[in-house]
Amino acid sequence: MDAKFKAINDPTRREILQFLVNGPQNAGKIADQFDMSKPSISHHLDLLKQAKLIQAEKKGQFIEYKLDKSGFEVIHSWFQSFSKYFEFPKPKIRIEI
Amino acid sequence: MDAKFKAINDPTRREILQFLVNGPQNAGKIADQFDMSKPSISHHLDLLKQAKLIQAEKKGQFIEYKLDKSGFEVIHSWFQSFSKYFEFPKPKIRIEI
DNA sequence: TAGATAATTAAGCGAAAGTCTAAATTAATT
DNA sequence: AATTAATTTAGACTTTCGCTTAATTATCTA
Repeated sequence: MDAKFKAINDPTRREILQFLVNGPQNAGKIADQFDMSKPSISHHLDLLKQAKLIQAEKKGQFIEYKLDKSGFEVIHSWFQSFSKYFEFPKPKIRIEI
Repeated sequence: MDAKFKAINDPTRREILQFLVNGPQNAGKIADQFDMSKPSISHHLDLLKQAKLIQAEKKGQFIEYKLDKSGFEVIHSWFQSFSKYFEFPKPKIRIEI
């Protein structure tokens, strides 16, 4: 739990997560998005991985990263525990007649 | 944005939020829940207030704190931006016939 | 197998965060 | 007006965080 909140606390790590919404990418392509050294990005990726917010898969010379649903669900359920207190905007639904 | 993620990063502050789900409480009552000095709790309350996750209202000698919907909604919408990638458990609905 | 490429690990440093005690502020009580 | 209670502010200490450069591991290619 702590690891997840720690992970999403950093703005660079949040940007990495947003970037991965577009699909999996290898570490180098992720690093290219940021004006920051590769070791720093590597460290951020490690923290995100520990938090189970991303998954790593080695593909030859490259390591591909993608979002990990499991970690997001844990945060989501923490968040839901406040719904007793106030409702959040619901997704809109449409019913066909 | 940063202030909100920072606020929910700390375990004590998350416990404070959970405690306030049961309803508003004054600073002293909140502090009683924790094995920590009152100044420390006061500092945590301040950070939560800056993040607009709680609101403070002075009531005579006491200061009453309660959850602030506005801050939660901002975090919630950040969270929703990942729904492109994967669906989160939807609230169940029931349709009367 | 030598050399280049992808990525991580290691070491070190300055800034930020969390905690405490002590002092100050504000409000109610007598 | 003095006293007590509730809470915050101030200052100091220790730990954690995020960043950099340098070194290391693993893989690919000529």
